[in-house]
Amino acid sequence: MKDNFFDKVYEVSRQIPAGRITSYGAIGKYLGSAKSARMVGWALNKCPIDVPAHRVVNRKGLLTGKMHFSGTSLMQQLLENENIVVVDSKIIDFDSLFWDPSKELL
DNA sequence: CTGTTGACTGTCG
DNA sequence: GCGACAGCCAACA
Repeated sequence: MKDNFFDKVYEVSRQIPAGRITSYGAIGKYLGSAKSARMVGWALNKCPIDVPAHRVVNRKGLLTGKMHFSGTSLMQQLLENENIVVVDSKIIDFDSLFWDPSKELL
């Protein structure tokens, strides 16, 4: 049993409701350390297909991880597919679509 | 084992 | 508002 940061990130990421998004810091904070956002990014760097990493963006609502996807607009396309408005690789109404695991998931 | 890097965030100037 | 520094921990060379 490895309740490490990594596994938590994967679980939370899977529990993100469609049409919603969260930030690395939000997940990191839910895990106990907001500064651990790097670990979240590193965990998603494994990019398991079971984890919708495209729903996880930085605190600015910017798709910083789009570069790690197969293409450059793939991540944006996926978000738009979730009915999320994305312009210039950044999420519109990010504040409204923001999903906080420490509040929503609980 | 040591050092660098990484899909980040918060604080200081 | 923006630039620079620090903190966090794990993986890779």
